[in-house]
Amino acid sequence: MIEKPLPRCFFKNDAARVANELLGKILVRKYKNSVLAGKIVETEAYYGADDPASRAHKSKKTNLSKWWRCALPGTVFVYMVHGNWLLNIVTGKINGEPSGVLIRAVEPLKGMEIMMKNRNVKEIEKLTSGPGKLTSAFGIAQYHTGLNVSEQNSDIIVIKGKNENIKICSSHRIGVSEDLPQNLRFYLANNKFVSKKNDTVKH
DNA sequence: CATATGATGGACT
DNA sequence: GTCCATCATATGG
Repeated sequence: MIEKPLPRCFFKNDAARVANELLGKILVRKYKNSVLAGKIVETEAYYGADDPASRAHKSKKTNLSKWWRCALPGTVFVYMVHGNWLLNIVTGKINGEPSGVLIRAVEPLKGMEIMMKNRNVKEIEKLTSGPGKLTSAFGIAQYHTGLNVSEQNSDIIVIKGKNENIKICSSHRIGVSEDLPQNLRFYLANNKFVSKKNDTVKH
């Protein structure tokens, strides 16, 4: 039996706040007759029309921003970049513009054998230590767009983690050519599944 | 149809 | 650290 997912209101706040609060939570993927699970250890916040790094920035002539504005908090969207699927969750609107959280890395908890098969690697620290790696390990692809992680019957949900003291670090976002001035990447200190550890700023 | 572009990953020095 | 294969999109001919 799988635990109840986090409620939709958890995702209704500002992306940076949700990105912080998601650290230590558990990403659960119902995969065929198995369950894959991982602790979220690295996230990034993204905004809409005014965020130059966002796929929904006003300079991009995509219909993503239109779709995004209509999506409920907790809705999954999966985007292809550099041949990798990236997992995102819709969060609250700021001044009418959408925001979202990118899940960049998780720590494998359950179903490691299946993840190793999906990724074709044996080293556990290489399974999910990056945004493209975790989607591959969890078998997540674009057809999951539109699911909601706060709905019990969804194939991808997020549940609360165990109570533990976590130390959160932040930095600039990774791999973007034009970032916003604030730190919008958040990750757990001293966790080997975090993809990169440069520009560390401890809280 | 051709080509450019990334919220990347992996191989290599 | 550097180099490049990757592939869904977007855009131009």
